[in-house]
Amino acid sequence: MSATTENEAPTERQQAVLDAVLDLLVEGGDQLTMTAVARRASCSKETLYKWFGDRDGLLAATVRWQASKVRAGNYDRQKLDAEALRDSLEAFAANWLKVISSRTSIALNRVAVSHAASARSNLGRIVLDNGRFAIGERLKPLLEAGRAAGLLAFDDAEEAFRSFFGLVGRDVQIRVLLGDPLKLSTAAIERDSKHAVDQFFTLFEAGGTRPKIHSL
Amino acid sequence: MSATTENEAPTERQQAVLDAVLDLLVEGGDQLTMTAVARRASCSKETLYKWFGDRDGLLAATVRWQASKVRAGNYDRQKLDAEALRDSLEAFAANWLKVISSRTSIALNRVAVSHAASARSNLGRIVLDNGRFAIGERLKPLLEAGRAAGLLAFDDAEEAFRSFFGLVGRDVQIRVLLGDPLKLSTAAIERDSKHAVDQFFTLFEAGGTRPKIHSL
DNA sequence: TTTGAACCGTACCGTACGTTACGGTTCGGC
DNA sequence: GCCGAACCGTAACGTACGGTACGGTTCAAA
Repeated sequence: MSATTENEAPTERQQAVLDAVLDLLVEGGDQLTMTAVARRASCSKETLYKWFGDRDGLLAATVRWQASKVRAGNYDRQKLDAEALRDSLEAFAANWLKVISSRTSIALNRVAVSHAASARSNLGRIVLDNGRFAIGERLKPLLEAGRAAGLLAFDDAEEAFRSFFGLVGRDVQIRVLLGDPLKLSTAAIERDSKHAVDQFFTLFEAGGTRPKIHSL
Repeated sequence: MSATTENEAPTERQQAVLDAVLDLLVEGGDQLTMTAVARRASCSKETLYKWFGDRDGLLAATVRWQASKVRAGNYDRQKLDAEALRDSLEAFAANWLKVISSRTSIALNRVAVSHAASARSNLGRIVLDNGRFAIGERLKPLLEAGRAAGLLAFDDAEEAFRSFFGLVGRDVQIRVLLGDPLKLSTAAIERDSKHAVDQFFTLFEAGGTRPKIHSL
């Protein structure tokens, strides 16, 4: 038995299995049966149970595997001027929008939400820790650096981040989770990210000389 | 057969059945079996199928029933000064936060998200239409009245509403859907609503003389 | 009083799926 | 070459649940 505890990294063969799970999940959440996974990954069900314990263990390993693929670099740079801060925030926003609107993320969030309804597994917490809270922990140091550099003004980095989160995500995540055929092109993500960062600066820029921005 | 088409209102007996569904749903999403509903509502399964067609029909009727209970009044008033606009926006925000953090709404959104994964029913669309889009259609007239009264400045009411939606909801909905034990007291909802409306005015107030607000 | 529609409770059926068991194959170590 | 571990493919098991059938009861209309 391996890959069931959250610390062990899956072997290459196990990664192939987890990618098969992701494929099936994207193709339709209800197609994810153990038999289908075994067939798609060309492995036996016995092996699945040996490696992952049970169905929930397989799902948890899949979530962690996807999270490890999506983790982007930390945007810590030496000189932080207004331009660099804006670029980093826009990069954060664009990356986040790209992730939450991807078919893989939608499928994983759906199964995690489903499991959260019956508290028999901790999939929801895993997704939260690798999504919402992970990006929070990566973004807050940047916000605090911006404050230290005299570019931003706020009392609580957590609250500032939550505002940023809301300005960027808006209604996107709930809409895609509920099946709204919302398509976010790369250009739209770029534009929405800039817009959100503009709004964020309007709310939190230190000094307050920047004119307000209303339209796209 | 009745209550299956979206226009017929459920009879009193049927409402009792739908309330039983809501109860079971809140107690744990996986407990919602047709047998459990029949037992809880003291009715026969045959009646359930006669009234609602199948399991999905029962769920759809439940969503519509809950939506009909939650619909609040429209905030259209004659004289719209800055104070009235602010009050109305805060009332909208507080009501929305209260709804999305309620156990009933969480449970219903979870089953709708689950169903959206396998496109065999339109629960997701029903929830979107009665939630996200319903509040949008109710709020946009208020925003446009505010603009007509010279209190707000924006190009697109839909975009302004989406910003409002993000500032109010932030990370609340995804967190509760994923099982985060986030508790929103009435006082917290009140405070967060005021804060969100403050931020909204900072972004969209016409004229722009208001000082920016950073802290809680 | 009769009758029939509506409904309750329960037994029943078919199926899907998680889980286990097992025979056969591959392959690295001795 | 031999052994055992790991693994594949498939069959089998148990159960949960959606959906149906049916006998018994209530009750209102004729």
